[in-house]
Amino acid sequence: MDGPKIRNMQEFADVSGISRPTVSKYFNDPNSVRRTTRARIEAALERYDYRPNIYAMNQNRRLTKTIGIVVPYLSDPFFAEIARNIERRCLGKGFWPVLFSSHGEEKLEQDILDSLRSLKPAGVLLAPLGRRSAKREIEKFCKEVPTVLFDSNIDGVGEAFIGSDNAQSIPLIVEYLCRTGSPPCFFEMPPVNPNANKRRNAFVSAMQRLGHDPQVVRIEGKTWDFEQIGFDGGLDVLGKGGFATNTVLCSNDRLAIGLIAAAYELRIPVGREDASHIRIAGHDDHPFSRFTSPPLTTVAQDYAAISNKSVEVLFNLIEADGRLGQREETLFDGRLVMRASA
Amino acid sequence: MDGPKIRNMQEFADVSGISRPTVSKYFNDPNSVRRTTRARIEAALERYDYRPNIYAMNQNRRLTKTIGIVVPYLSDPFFAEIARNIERRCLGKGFWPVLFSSHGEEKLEQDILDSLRSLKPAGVLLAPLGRRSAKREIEKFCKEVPTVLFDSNIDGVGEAFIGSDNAQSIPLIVEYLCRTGSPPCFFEMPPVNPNANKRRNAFVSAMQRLGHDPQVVRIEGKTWDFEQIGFDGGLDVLGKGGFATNTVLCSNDRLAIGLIAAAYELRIPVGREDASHIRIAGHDDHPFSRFTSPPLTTVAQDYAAISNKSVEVLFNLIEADGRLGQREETLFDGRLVMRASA
DNA sequence: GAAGAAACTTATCGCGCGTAAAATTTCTAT
DNA sequence: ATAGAAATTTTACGCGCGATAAGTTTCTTC
Repeated sequence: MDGPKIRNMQEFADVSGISRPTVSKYFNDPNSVRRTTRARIEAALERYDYRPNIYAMNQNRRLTKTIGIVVPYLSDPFFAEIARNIERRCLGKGFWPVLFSSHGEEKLEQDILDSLRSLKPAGVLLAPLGRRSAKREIEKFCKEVPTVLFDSNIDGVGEAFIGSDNAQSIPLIVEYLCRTGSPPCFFEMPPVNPNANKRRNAFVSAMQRLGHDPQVVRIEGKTWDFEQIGFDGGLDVLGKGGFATNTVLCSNDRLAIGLIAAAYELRIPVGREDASHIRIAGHDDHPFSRFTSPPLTTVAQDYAAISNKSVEVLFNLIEADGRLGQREETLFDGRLVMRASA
Repeated sequence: MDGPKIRNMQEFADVSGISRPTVSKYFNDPNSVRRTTRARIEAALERYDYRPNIYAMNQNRRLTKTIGIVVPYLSDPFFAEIARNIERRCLGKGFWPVLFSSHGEEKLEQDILDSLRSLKPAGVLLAPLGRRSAKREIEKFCKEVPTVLFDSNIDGVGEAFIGSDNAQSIPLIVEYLCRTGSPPCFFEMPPVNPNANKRRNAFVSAMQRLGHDPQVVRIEGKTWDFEQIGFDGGLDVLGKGGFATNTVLCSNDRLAIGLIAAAYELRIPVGREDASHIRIAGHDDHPFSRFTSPPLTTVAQDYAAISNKSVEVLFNLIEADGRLGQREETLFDGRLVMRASA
């Protein structure tokens, strides 16, 4: 770290004794040059701290080394954790992850896609908000930029989808609940994304298969403040005579967290220990669900598997020049997490 | 949206009937051109969807329109919410916010600062991890890039700091707790940032001022999994005879959430309603703290004020060419939030 | 040690835009 | 109407790098 400041790649090439095109090659892939020249370049790098101008690089490269990550709602630690995983893997492969959150707003999602077009990313990992209205725009985007969907599927859109298998996870917890007590009813809000619908349908068919009458309780709510919606809806339902049975399966953990808070407010005990208590279960194994009172029984989504596989498929896609042979869907199984709430 | 595709600014200038330098001026600031020419450009923009190449723009501009946002731990909804606020304000001013999370790791924080150097941002909003070891590096960074610190202060570093006034908020809740029941003891973990220390010191002096003996209980924990640390530590302390008094003030809400879960596990009732119960209070008004059982009494940090002021100061800094006259510290008051836990 | 392959150097172009200076047009105020 | 200010156009250059082609050096292989 001494000597005069290096202003551009030519100057750095001069002080390292290597020609500029070779230095350029090195920065695009250190293994593409001979070992001895690589050593000379890296020796120079230790004396002069030069870094190529990323804007000049990206202007001329066909493809940048940027990976766009779009999640629907970053204040939900579930997505924050997945984003963290994905970021780490991208960095490990020498790419630049750039994280965006739609914050539950379709307009923002649209703006993000527009921004991403300008960024000319090598690929995009997109967990869409999932309302149907945006389908056409997202489809158009996916045709321009190599994109892998995760968490929330849109049929036929994007080159691949990675998520959880609601058709496996919901029957899993339904059967558990039926075996350990009264059959559950299903507590849901209007679907902000397709998973919610799939979960309800999976609930209905699982209950029918087990010979029970599927009861669905839907509450109001249009935002992504799921805890608040679960709380308000819970106060309402529990105040008006409660659920059909003493077991409630919520369409996700955040709703369940709100429902538990509502039950507490109304002095209705929650848990599996006493038959007079109401049992509450969720879905996702949200980072906070082990700290509710009582801790929440739920089905864990395999965070790590979903994020790993998403990145893996995206990089296959990038290496295949942006087009896979056919659309690939990968669904991971949920894992039953038995805690005290149900 | 018709006509041939526009490939660059020259082509767009041609079809809009304006010279390229003027078009360039328009994109840098639409108000810098005459209203009539602005109208002509925007008319052309509706027919041909052209957008300037951001890489070419940023390569030549002295300053980009990028704003870096760095938070220590994005899986904490507290920071996710602040980031959301900041992003929105930056977008409103025509800048590009780019969000980074250190994920609690100093090495990652360092890498992020290096990346930010390459991005040549107009300014950076940085909530540092706060361990002393990184001080020198951050100080160096702040001298190169206009930076405003928030949430966690580092004395003398950066052009400004915006955060909460622990010296106001802690006495506030201490006095409330003393007036409504037995004086609190303080539940803390080893400080991952300066706020933790400030809060403990504020607790000690507030208690002394009120004529009580300040009891501090410190538990182990080096990560950012505060809930888990609070839970494990809570099990340990409560299992070994409990706290000195029946009132516990936690150094932050996430720790309190873990402690409440530990109390539940041990069948120790929590709340203010019965003198035999343990009272638990937190600090921050974390997004989830209203959904604990019982809901958490705490001191709210003014999210909105902190993020608004941070952005405001940063833009002042940018307009002042990166240097303010002197370092500016803004501390916002906390607001007592009385819920059922204490 | 010779021949061929692989890696490097030299020279040159292009990318899409910012920026500056000078010449020209358009606006504003009296 | 006219002078002066303000905005725009013209012209020209520069930014830092990717990419390519042709010539040169270095390595590999037998």
